[in-house]
Amino acid sequence: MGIPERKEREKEHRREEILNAAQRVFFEKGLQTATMDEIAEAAELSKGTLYLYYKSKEDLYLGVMIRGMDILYNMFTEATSTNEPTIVKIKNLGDMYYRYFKEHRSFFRMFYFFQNPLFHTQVSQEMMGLCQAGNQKVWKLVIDLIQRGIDEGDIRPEVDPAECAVILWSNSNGIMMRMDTQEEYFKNVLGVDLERVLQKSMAMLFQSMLRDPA
Amino acid sequence: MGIPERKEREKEHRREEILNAAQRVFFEKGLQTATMDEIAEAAELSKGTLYLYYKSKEDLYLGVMIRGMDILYNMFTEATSTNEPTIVKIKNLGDMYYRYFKEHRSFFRMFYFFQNPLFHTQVSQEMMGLCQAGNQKVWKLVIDLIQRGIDEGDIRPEVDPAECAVILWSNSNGIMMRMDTQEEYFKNVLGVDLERVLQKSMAMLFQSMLRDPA
DNA sequence: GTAGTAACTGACCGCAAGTCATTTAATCAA
DNA sequence: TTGATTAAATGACTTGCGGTCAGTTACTAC
Repeated sequence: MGIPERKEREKEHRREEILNAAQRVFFEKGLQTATMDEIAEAAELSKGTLYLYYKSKEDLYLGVMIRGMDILYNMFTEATSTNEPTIVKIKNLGDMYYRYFKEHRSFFRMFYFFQNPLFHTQVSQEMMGLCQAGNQKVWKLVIDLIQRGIDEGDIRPEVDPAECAVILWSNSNGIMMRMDTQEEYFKNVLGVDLERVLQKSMAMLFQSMLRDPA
Repeated sequence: MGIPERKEREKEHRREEILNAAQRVFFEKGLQTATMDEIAEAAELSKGTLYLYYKSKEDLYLGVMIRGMDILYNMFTEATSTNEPTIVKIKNLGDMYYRYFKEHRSFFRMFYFFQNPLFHTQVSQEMMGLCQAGNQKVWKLVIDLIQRGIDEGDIRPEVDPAECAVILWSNSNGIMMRMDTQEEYFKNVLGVDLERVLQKSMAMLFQSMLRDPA
């Protein structure tokens, strides 16, 4: 009985094709400006068909965003599978997030919307669950690594690894969001180079977490 | 000839009344969900009239947001007009921003949208200019205070005041945004109390900036 | 009282999200 | 092979909202 299996595969394939089309359109136009008709045309399907696979435009958007989360997770995994000391790996994570910001800007921007409280109301429970799962995987990776840094004695033992992860992430994310939207403004009006700010602030935070100043 | 002056006052008054109505509706519904018809009804005017005073829904939104900036600026001014030492005032600014977050949550949320890069394209040049002016006033206040802290010798002289301001702001803003949307999630899944995280991270950053550990 | 002007109105337009009756294609049973 | 059944896909249609503008009302000046 290979037919139901084949059908299942084809359905999955179509879901992916729709996501490919959506990704192209969303990257070019953003959530607000992109239209379902455009995505349908890019997918060479009718608009109605899109709704057989995704409940709403926002769900489709989250589907693309989850791809972005997976890419980030894979980059983080790569950054931490070297033979370097744990403390260096933690530093690598920070650098890798910045690389993600530079190389996958469109995905990075999608994370904005996830932070908008009103966005959440327009999204299905299922997609929301998938997002949180993807999110959690990344957090766990970072927190576990910091815990290891504590166990190995490089990081001060009174540091809470989850709190530490949140601090590092909030700081770098906050600065990168500014880079994305207002880099020129900060340069011209305040005379601030945000890339330097990112480096400095991360160094300051690392400093406070390390046992020995290095 | 008091008639043109009176007309001008009435026009200004109407602008304010429209803003009052828009504020009520935007606070309740958010930018996306609120409709111009709702705002018109709240203002007891027809929809067309709104467009005689504001160019678009987004412009009206920014008009409300500027009120929020003014409130923040006044709170910051208040926090820095005490007789305490400069270094304490800087700390007060951080506390005041958190108070703003707690007491003026709806205004705080409006700042989100300003960070959305695609939002900017839908907004008139005039409003944008007003926003940047309001924004700049706040930055100037913070940066000047940090400069004073350097001059008085409490803050390490190699610190760049503008960079320092950006770091403090990015960090606290990033954490408060998380508080706003995902406080429960962080508590339950990661076991992290974001209020503690805010306090700790600010303490860490202050520490790195001070000449003497205090 | 009337001409002229500024303020205001709401029916209307265009566009886009989402729906659903209908059509098309694939599978199966006889 | 063919007719019945089910699944997949379609696109015309509904609904709702941002924005417009021809027409109305209210006020001012002469």
